[in-house]
Amino acid sequence: MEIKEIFRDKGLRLTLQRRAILEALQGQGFKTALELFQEVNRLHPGINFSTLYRNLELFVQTGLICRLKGPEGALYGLRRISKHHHHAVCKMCGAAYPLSRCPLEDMGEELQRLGFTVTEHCFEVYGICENCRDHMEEVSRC
Amino acid sequence: MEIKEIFRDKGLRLTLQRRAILEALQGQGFKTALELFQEVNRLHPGINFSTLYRNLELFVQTGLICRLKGPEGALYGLRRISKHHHHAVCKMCGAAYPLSRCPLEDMGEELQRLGFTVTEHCFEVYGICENCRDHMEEVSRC
DNA sequence: GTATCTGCAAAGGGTTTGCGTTCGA
DNA sequence: TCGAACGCAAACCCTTTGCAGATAC
Repeated sequence: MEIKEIFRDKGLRLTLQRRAILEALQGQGFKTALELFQEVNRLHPGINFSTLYRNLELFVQTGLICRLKGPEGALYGLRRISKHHHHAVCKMCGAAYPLSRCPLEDMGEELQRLGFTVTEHCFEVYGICENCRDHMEEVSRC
Repeated sequence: MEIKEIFRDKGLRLTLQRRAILEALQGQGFKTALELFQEVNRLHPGINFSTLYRNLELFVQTGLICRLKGPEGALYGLRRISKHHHHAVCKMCGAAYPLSRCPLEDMGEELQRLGFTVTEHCFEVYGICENCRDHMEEVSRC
């Protein structure tokens, strides 16, 4: 079990709540804290928002999940790729497609010319994925 | 007067409060709502947060200013370039340097291959500008 | 004169924190 | 056993809203 080992290595406890949160994060979709709260509580009623937020923060720090700042708030999803990357996120189903390049790769020269030292950056793309677009067309045919 | 005309064209009134907010936005720095609130009230005591937020929203819609979602919250600054662009923002002084390219220009092919239709995107770079870095070095010499 | 805009006060959404209790290792 | 993690409640920050009065045009 990989998760179990990650937790043990860091001296973290694998509680019922943490299992439930990780379970709710399965799948390729990115979800809001509210969606995760509802999903987690469907599986294990009684889990608190504070527990959810504390653990999401922990999982981000641990590198288990990614947090995106979408147009309508934070989104959380499993981190499947260990190297630095960005996402194209579907606004309908939450699916996140990793992008192959980081825009900073191409902007080093321009930023250097400006004398600008980068400490942080964000790049995310939002829209409609192929599946959802096809489904929309089906619906609109009715 | 350019502003006056823009306002007249849209049927908007050029109130004392709006003048003060636009005045506080002068300069190349991007500022938080709180910083603008303080600046505006230094110039004209009594201006309310609701007035500030309502007008910032209005100015964004009108295209007079840009709103960025920085790591520590929203930032507002004059929109000097009418075409679509992104910024490198200094975390110390707020100065925003427009970047010459939009990363989406290079990603069209990849996104098309995914069948992904883009509706929104964000790209911002944060760090330290040349001036502030030089100043930091001075300070650290003491 | 009148629709637009303001200040006020209150509510809203999303997230965080302190504290006493519970539970995993 | 005992410190890490939990639930609860309350606070927090930033932003938005409804309304009655003020003001630009």
